[in-house]
Amino acid sequence: MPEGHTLLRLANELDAAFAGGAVRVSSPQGRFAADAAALDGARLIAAESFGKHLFVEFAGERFVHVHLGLIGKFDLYPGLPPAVTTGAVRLRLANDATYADLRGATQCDLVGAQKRAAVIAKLGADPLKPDDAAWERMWSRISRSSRPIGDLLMDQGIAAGVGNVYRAEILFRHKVHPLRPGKSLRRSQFQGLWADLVVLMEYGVQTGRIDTVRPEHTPEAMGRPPRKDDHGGEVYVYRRTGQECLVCGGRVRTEILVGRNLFWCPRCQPVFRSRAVG
DNA sequence: CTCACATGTTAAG
DNA sequence: TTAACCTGTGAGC
Repeated sequence: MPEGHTLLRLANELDAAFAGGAVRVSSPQGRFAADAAALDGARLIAAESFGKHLFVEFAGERFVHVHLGLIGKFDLYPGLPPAVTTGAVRLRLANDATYADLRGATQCDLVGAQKRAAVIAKLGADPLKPDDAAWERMWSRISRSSRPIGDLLMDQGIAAGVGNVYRAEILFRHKVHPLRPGKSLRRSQFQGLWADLVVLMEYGVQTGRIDTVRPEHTPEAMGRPPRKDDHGGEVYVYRRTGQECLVCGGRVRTEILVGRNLFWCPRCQPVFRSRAVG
């Protein structure tokens, strides 16, 4: 689940459920037990996300820094926590109306304002936090880099919050081959791509899903059988290796780049062409 | 039941 | 470049 939209959505949910009141903090699994005890009963000030990082602020400039990694989850449930906890719950927040369980996160640390600021300072432009200066810094790096655009988009120091699904889908929607060097893109083209990414991710915040297929390209509209997505949303190429492209009918390809799977349609996303064609 | 794999990142070699 | 980590799920035997 965890790309930037998931974390902003999560921050919003935690904020709505807990901000402004005292919160019971515990660590049923034990790995966060000492810090949880120190925070137990403190007032929760706010929850905020930056890229894929989440900071839950408690009174006294204390922040719980959470990174979900690949498999982490932080789910909210109505009511009181169950008497018997199933699974490994690293961190649990609770009040009388709601509880939230954190499992499988790669990071769950109690930090101060300085550490928080240091983490945020390392992040690139965030599609969910519009900032012209940050955008220019990002473009400056991309437009001068020989690295593949697929690699650059996943570099959190350049573009924060973009993950493998949005990477694959935004490149498809803009007919850009993932292995094209950053410097081969034109400014206007990347501006269009980014603006579209902002829209897609804001939509993801609202829905909690990643849907990227335009109405005119849905399987129904194209007269194709419906396809099952095992990750909740309707997408063009992500994890569709070997399947027919919804737009041109070509076969979706995959290849590993910097340890992550790329997905693209070789017909819609040729290497040597910089302009989208419908 | 066991195994591979996953929307991620870091550290070691 | 590879392994390691955290957990859950789905495929295959």
